[in-house]
Amino acid sequence: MAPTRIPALGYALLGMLQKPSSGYDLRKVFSSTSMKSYSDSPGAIYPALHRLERDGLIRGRVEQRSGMRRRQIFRPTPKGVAELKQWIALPITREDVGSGLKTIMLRFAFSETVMGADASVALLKSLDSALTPYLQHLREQLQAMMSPAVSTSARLALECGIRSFESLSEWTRYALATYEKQGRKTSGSK
Amino acid sequence: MAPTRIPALGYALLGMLQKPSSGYDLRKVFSSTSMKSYSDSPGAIYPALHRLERDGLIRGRVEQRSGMRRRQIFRPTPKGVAELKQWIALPITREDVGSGLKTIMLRFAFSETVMGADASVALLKSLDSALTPYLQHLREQLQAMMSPAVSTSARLALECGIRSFESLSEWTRYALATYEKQGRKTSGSK
DNA sequence: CGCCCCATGTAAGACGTTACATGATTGA
DNA sequence: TCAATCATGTAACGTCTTACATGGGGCG
Repeated sequence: MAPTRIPALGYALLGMLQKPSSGYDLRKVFSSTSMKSYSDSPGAIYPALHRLERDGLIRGRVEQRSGMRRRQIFRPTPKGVAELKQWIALPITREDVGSGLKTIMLRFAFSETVMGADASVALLKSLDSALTPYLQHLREQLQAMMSPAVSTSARLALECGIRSFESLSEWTRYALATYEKQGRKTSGSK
Repeated sequence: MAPTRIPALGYALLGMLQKPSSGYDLRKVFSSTSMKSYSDSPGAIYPALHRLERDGLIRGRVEQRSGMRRRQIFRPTPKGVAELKQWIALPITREDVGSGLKTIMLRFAFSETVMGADASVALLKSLDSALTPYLQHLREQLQAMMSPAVSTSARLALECGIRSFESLSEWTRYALATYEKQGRKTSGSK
């Protein structure tokens, strides 16, 4: 109910609950897949789930089958789904790109199941437009670092960042092409 | 003096203080360069500096030139330099790679000025060895995601990660080649 | 019976975010 | 003189980390 701002972990949980799960299930996903960047510790997960429930974004139901330990299965409420959609569809800014791709990729990963392929395509385009000026900014910085006063390793580190964003830019084109191919085969919805 | 664990921001500050600066200087660097991922807010920087000073890793001197506002210039103590070196030289593990390149690249960026080119090369090799098994792990996950039950966007998101690490792997080779070229021209120290 | 995995929780402490506060100096 | 920038700080708040705690159930 409270309009508290939701941290990244909250959205990650909300998104994963598209498939109803217990806190323990979610922890396992975080610790076993490439989502290790999110905490799999109970001290983070369980309070986060309770906050989401308090805010009316998810609801938990205790499951008590015989021969089964007590577990609480959470699933998103309509309000939770709406919040998730709104978060996914946010336009991507230069700042988002600078302060970590993790969140952006999480939004993209969820986009298709939550909102459909059109939203995924829109996100890709939004990302691509944010990427171009950011890359230019990085290249300008590199120019400024070409002085011999700057160590080779510092310059190389920046070059690493540039390459990584160039690779990301290529990926967006690849991803868009993938959707285009798919769109021709299935319905070109809307 | 206290053996408190130092957060990433602390090391970032410690490293930048290779060039003695005030808190305000550091804030400007964080807000104007590609290090925006670190907080440029006074509520983060100043307490962090005071913690480092309390632990004896840096020392501040108040500068009071006429026609100048009062500013406090910090510089690392020998103990601070030792701590920084130790942090930079830590071997890179699979876990480090999984939980964000940011820290690793920061260590690399500092490595040359703090410890010399040999340390930079060692870091690159360490990174490369950690990268190979991690990439394999990601590729295995991709195989598992090839089922049609998984959305295209989720799969593409993982592919993005894989590509980014492949690009990183290429960069390590490029960086090593750069140092090799440099080594032939200058002293091949050690 | 003892041990390990399932499953959930809590408490203490550290850190970052946001917002506010203070003063001195430069420039219009 | 008024505004903007320089430069430092502090207080409240929320969240994450680390560590500990609890209990049921399967298994040897």
